[in-house]
Amino acid sequence: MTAVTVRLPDGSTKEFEPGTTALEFARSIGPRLAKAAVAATFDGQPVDLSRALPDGAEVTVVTATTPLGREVLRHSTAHVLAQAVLRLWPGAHFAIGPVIEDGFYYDFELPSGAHFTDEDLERIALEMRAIMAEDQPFVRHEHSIAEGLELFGDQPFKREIIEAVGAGQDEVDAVSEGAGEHGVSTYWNSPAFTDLCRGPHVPGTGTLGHFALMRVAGAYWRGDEKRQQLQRIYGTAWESEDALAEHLHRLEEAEKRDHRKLGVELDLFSFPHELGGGLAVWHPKGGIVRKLMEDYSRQRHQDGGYEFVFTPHLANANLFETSGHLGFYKDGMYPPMEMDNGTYYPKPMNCPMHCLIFASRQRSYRELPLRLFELGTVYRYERAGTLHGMMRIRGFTQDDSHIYCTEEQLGDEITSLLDFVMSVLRAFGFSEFTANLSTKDPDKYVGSDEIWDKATEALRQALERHGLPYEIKEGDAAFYGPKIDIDVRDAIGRTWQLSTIQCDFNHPERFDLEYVGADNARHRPIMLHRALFGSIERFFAILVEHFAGALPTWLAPEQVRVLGVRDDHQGYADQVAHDLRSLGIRVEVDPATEPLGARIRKAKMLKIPYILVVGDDDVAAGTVGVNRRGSERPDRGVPVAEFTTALLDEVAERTVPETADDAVAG
RNA sequence: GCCUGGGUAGCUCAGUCGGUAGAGCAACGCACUCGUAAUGCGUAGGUCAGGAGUUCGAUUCUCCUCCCAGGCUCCA
Repeated sequence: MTAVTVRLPDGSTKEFEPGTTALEFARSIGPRLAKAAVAATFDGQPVDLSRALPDGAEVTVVTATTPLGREVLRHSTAHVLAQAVLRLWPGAHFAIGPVIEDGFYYDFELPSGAHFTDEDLERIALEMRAIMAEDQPFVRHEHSIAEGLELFGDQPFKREIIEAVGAGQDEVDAVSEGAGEHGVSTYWNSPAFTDLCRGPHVPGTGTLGHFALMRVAGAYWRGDEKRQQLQRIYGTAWESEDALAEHLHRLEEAEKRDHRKLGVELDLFSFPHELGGGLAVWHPKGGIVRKLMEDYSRQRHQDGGYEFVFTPHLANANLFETSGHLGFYKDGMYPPMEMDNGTYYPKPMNCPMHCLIFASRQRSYRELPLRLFELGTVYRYERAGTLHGMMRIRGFTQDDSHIYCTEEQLGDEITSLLDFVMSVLRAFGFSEFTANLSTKDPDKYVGSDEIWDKATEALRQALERHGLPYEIKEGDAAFYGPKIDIDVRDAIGRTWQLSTIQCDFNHPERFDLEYVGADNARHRPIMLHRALFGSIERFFAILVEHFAGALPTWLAPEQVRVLGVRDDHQGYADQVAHDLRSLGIRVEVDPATEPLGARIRKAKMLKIPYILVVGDDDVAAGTVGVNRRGSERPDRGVPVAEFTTALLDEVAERTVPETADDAVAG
């Protein structure tokens, strides 16, 4: 037989005897590479290390520290999890076990409807370690579909996956699970355990070990609420004990930023039981932040040519019949109230009422675009299990704007809207944005194809002009028009969907909105929905988490705290505070009833941007000691005027602090 | 809504194999008067989420309800 020739990533070629495996290939490059290898790729396709090199392919070795390598580790660990569960619960059925961000899960159905408990996790982890100690090989086999069905005769979920392919259904899941049109692939670990899988896997279970089982959860089979609920176990796995520890540490850090925790610690808001689920009260410290957010928002809207409107919290059912909300979203609305002259609902959206304002008199093209803005509080019945602090709540306030414009104005209006939205988000400290453009669902839409195309193109151009990276989500638009959603990236890399700009061809129709054009004829306006923060509550929560509670000075509930070193500095401390307060600074004085160190600590824990310490030297010289949030050491002897000027400047500029952990940890 | 785990002082938690509870921090009072992340002593604070049942007796066991956490589903 002739030798096989493969290409290396650096472009060079190498010859091997036929049948040489990827692992032997790695060894030929270096023993350390071979040791670190968990899989390989042939022409970009991930494969097991035991695969023979194909002639002419480009071959790379996948190590555990790469994203693909971690996927292999996690996927292999998921198999061991399944094996352990099947050992501990004979007769259990196993479903799917994919890799997810930072980990994996596996879904099971336990015999006689049993459920996993938290204690079970420990037993399962122990069993997994035993399997890893046995260093079982992952041996790949290929079967026909019929053989696959036979092999998994007592595993209904595996059979369903295979049958889905056999029936010619387009099943992305099935492919990643190892079932394809040409047959199925399996991995055999031991006589007692074979799993359906595409692979690749590490050579043996002994390669694994740096994992943790995180939690148990219920999950619907195929993600379908109407189908049976399976028992899911989430886990994470890494290439080393250090990497695992780091991951767990990152989770802890994220927990410290949790707005619900910080909401209590910083006295921002609460969810009193007496109020009911999903309903919040804002405490004074959260309240001032909200007021500042709203003040800024109102100012920007005023500057941006918006007009302010106000609408009630309730409306007659007829209004929501007209708008279509009762038809489409009744389940998400609060139940109705019967009153003497009709049925009333708490409003789930502001748009119907804004349409009434538009329709209140005859409109001229000269008035367009008409931009209506309201901080409108809405109520939505969110299902109990979906509530999440301020992020997902039943009563919340939208910074809601509806813009009525002509078809010709659509392009410019969308572009300026996008400018406006991003500029406001930047002021709150976000700098990384991505967008999604959702296009027509061909099976469900209203309006002409022509207007859809035109609007979609206007949205796309606005994104292009802005240089905003975006993805197109085909068919993801609501039935009434295409939309842009804007995601921001926060300080620890999470993305949040915030703003949305939606075209609406339906509401103007339903409310029979018209304007008189320059041609003296009546025309239908186009309506744009635009939420910027989305929900004030949710945006506030995201801000708190983004800054880990250390809000920028302009937003901080308490901007400055003045501490006298001794009692007899109280007069001077009061004077400094009084002067700052008269300039609009939010400042408090903490009297010397406790040692200075204790009072510093208290102020630091509240993440107050500036702590001013004043003692004998300061009284004599008219200075303050400035202890700035995030700085290593205090700055002694700063003239009051100097501090004040810099502070006022920082507030006026809305300077955003560094959000890295080390900057806000203090 | 579904699955798992929870609910004990304002917060974080311990405890009660069934005999109505405890710590640290916070709060309040007194003393201390201090130069950059915890001064000392004392006081007060609980329908042990709510309701029903079993029991001589329930915070503890059982059931129901509410709420919270993590998921699933949903999110105009």
